Amino acid sequence: MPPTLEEVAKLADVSRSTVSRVINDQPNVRPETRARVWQAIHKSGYRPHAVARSLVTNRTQIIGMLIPETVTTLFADPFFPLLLRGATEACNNHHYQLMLSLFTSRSAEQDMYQRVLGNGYLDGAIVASAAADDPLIPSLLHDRIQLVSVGRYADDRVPYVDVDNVGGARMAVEHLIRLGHRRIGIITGRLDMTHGQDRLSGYKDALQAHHMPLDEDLIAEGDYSESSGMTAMHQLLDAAPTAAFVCSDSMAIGALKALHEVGLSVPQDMALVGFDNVPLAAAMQPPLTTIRQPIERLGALAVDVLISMLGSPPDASAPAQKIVLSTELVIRQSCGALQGSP
Amino acid sequence: MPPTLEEVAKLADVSRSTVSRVINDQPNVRPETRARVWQAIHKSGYRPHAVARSLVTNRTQIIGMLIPETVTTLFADPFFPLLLRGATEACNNHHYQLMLSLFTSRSAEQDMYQRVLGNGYLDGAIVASAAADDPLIPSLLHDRIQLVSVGRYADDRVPYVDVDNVGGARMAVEHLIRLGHRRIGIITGRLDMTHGQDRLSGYKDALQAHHMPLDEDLIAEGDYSESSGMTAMHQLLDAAPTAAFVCSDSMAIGALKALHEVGLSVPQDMALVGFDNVPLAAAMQPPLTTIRQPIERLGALAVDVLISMLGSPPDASAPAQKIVLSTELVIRQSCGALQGSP
DNA sequence: TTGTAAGCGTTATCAT
DNA sequence: ATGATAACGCTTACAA
Repeated sequence: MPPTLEEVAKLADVSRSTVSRVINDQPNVRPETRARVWQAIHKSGYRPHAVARSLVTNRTQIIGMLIPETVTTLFADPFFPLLLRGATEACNNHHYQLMLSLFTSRSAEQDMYQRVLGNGYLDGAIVASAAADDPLIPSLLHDRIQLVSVGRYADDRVPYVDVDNVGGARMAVEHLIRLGHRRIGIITGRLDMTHGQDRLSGYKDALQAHHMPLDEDLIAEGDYSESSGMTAMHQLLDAAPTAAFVCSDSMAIGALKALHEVGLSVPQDMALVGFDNVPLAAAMQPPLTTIRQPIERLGALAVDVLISMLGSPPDASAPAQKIVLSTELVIRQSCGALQGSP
Repeated sequence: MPPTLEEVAKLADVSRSTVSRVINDQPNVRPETRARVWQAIHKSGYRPHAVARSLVTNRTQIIGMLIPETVTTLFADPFFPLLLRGATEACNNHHYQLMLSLFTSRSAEQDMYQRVLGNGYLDGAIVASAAADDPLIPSLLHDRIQLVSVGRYADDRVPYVDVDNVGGARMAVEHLIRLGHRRIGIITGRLDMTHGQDRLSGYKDALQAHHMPLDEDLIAEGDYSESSGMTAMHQLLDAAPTAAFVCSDSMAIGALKALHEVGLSVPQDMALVGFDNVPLAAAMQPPLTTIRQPIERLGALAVDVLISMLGSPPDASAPAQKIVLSTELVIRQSCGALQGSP
């Protein structure tokens, strides 16, 4: 049995309250007493019991990372690992803990929700990559659980952190335009997720800004998976583009395979730009031009924002915080800009 | 304020105890009463307060996943994501939660330890990939915290789950031997980690089993990183091997680059076998022959073992459980076995 | 400055 | 079968 406050108190010959004050660095304790108490604490090896403390303070110092993992592919690329890394790092800094919840099905999600949300174990939650029709965020909102979404979320009450998908996509497409392309296709991501929608918007923005027509035949829908990239590229070929912006690197790999199949080469016959900058992108043949996102910072930021919210009253009618991090174009060989380079 | 037991009791016109019995599915409640209580529970939207419950049961249903992440590269490959996936999945099944702790430095580790271990928030812990000299496991042992190590651990009191690194390595090397190679080099992993040691053992075992001499010049030490693979391959070339077993796919990529640098081609001039089967392995040129490990199952198993331990008294003098999962050889082009294939 | 005592929301023991 | 009541280990008025 680990020592309790009571025992430390006895050891230092003071009351529980005094020990509590010392442990919590509160004022109004005579330095001499304080010293004596610290001695007793060390001697006994006392560690405050977090659960007991939580019961009275109504705070656990734990935040949940909720990941509705409907898309399995999302875990194959390094998005979540990096997000988790950033988030845990930030948690460490704030002396919070991170509770990880993945659910592969709606029923598992319900299950989880019942078990960990609204039962007092979490001070708040971060929701990563929820589809627009996922009931998770509405539920959290309804139960008044503090949350931050990773990825733009349409409901105005929901604070979020996101990367600039629109800007990134636009950058990618404008790069292709700059290289002289006039028929530029797009293989979109999942259009039921905001990042999928936003990247498509960026594509349209770029075309519009350069007074280029929007041809629906140049738009093929994918779901981020390699195989969907392959299918979409085959579809796109009918519209004879000279370049394509592919909304994820995984899909770009699929697209590349599709091109190989029909004997087209990159970037000569078709220029390609991806999105994500996964490690594989640099190792491909040809290396993939793509958009880099600051995912680790995104995870850390989500935690920072959430914790800052926990500090102030939840019902502040101030608008929800929205933070967007900028992305970066990484130029490699697949777009044809560096054809001379190795 | 969410409703408490007391309020539900009032609503159902029974005592707290009865409601508690109903919520916990205990016997000795008249069916009629039970029904009435359930009604009150639903009507009030009552959810048991996990923290209060934990205070008295002394169990949180939370287990910690502790990852001393000294090697940053470990997070770039999909080892941890898959491990986490398996672990969370198992947690879901057992109605446990997973608390994730990564620490990038010893001091962060200490910090974390003070904050989350031995303060009652964790029922047990899973330690992933601790270096042999990491103080984490000894500390846990000292504090009598139930733990399972992911990866073999020398101390006999520590239960672990692991993949068969020795067997996998042996399989890899024997495959090369079978293909006719007689001078086979090895690029090892970190030799301060058991998986690094074990893969080296497997290499030696294979040579011995085939009565082949052990040449120290054919052993180059790496640290799993791509760059170390490159360096190690350059070093190995002095000993003129015709094949090499590389203890991680990342290093195999580095090794491949090194070979390209000096104008050697794979598998013609040098056969290569990796370890891990990361997604990149299949996409390389040539595709990498490698050893597949069941990482997701490993994570799930760690949770299963830990939770089974939590059920029975901790001081059982029974030997610690040790489970080793077998690995699998994935044959692709880099070893030369499939030179005819595309 | 320090101590006393009343909770926090459960479970568990013991009567009834 | 059900209800009082005492823990669990802590924080926090309020008193002294």
